[in-house]
Amino acid sequence: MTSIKLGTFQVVRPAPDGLMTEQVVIQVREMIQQGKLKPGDRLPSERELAKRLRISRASLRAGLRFLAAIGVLTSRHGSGTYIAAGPPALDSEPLNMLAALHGFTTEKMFEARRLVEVAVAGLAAENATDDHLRIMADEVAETYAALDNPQEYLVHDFGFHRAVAAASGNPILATFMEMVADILYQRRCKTIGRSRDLRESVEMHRKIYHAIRARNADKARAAMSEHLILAERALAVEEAANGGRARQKTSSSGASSSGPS
Amino acid sequence: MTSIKLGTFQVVRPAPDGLMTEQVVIQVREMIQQGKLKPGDRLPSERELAKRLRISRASLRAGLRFLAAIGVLTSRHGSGTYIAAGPPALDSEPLNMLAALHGFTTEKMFEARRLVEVAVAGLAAENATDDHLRIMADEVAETYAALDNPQEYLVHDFGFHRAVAAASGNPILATFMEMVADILYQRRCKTIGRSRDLRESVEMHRKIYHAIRARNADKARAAMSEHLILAERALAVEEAANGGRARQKTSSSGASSSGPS
DNA sequence: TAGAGCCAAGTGGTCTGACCACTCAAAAGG
DNA sequence: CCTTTTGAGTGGTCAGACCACTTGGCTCTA
Repeated sequence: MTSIKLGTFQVVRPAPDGLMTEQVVIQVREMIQQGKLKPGDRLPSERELAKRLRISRASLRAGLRFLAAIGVLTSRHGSGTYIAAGPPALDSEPLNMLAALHGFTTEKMFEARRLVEVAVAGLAAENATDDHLRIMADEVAETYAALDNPQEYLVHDFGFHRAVAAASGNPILATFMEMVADILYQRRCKTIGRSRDLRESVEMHRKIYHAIRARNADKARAAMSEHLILAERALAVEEAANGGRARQKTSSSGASSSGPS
Repeated sequence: MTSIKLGTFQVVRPAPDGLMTEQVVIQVREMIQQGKLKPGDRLPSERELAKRLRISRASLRAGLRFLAAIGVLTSRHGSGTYIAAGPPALDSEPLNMLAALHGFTTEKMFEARRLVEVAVAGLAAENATDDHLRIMADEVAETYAALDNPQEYLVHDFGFHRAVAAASGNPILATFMEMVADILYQRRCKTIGRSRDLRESVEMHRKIYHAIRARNADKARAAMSEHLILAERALAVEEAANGGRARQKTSSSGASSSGPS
């Protein structure tokens, strides 16, 4: 590996080894690992960066696009390119696409989510801070308040699960859980027409919350497991109710947070 | 959503709603979901596709790059662009980058892997087919044979874990496990200098294999848990032994399967 | 002075058309 | 028949230009 030195974005090596676009990814990653770029930071403009890396703007954009695709960067038209801020998260689009390619069933997705999130709930009971508990309590309250508004209900339903994941203290597990849950919620958004059992679901959230607050990992796991089994059943029932009317499409463009570009 | 119709790659709608690059992603995804593109298939050439989608080749490439980044496509220089074949898999690069950005510790990664893979081992005991069992047995044998070759040892070590994941019957969990495990193996590749306990590790593989073959889920889970705890300890010891000599860098280019572009 | 509206510089997004590097199968050679 | 060569086709890169959008400072007004 011919050594690369960049003093304030200045690259020394004018000899590109492999693909140009790959170089961009490597350089940006190194900048991140060296602490020169932190979440929320703005990168130099494309024309500027292209000059400094001695490559064309097109190739630079190719590299940036790769980084944007995997969620490391977000480009804002007319403003600039920024390192992704906020909590660690992987875009659910890759998993979504994989599901389309290999025909993952909703059942398998729920199985995966259940196994992971049960473990997450256990960790949360052990590691949750007061802040985490407060956020969870807030989400439970908001969910109760949205019992007559399915769409908003779903938002806070998901919010609660994310809060539990965050409380687990393990960002990797939390990230994965959110990935799977996000897809499941996208699907449910289309089927949550006239669903009973909303109240039952949020009361299970309360039960989970109490178990976590009581630091009872076993109880938290059991409650989460029960909750997800019921949730899976609910989704199945709703999909069956909607019958062949609603499309099976997993897609729908603007659903997820960070789009393609 | 202005409806899109494509008869054999022929697009009707000449009015692009949002970003062009996003359109590419949507169109390709729809082709996949409609079964017009299957794993291994080759896409029309870029110049061709660009004409049919009524966009410039540059924009098309941007979209294809996004799909390549998330592992749906692979482009082969001089040959063509293909839908990713083989078993479902997510590139570990996104998680790798996320780790660099948010400073995921090896400990947290192992925790995540352990919780997931223990569940996977349990599922494998319930669902493994004879083929899966055979592959696992083969990997165990190969690992024994490579006891004096650390690098090859690692390959088959990983191979065994992948076989277990495949046997679980849940591709989502398997994919996630491979993602985390891949990063861990990348790190270990650099530290597995002179490590004892290689024999002990592979013998635990055998133990896990026997538990799965005996359809004993509890035993499989327990064995996997024990194995991973020991593996974590081994990695920690090796890293400590190498001290400040070996770089902490998570990078190293050609390690993973599918590179950036 | 405080506010609303305008405007220009800078940014990412797209287009064009050209060239390079590579692959692969068909054609030429042994 | 097998090997070698070659060329058409492919993805990768480049250059320069324009478009669409954001932003912050400016002017003009109340």
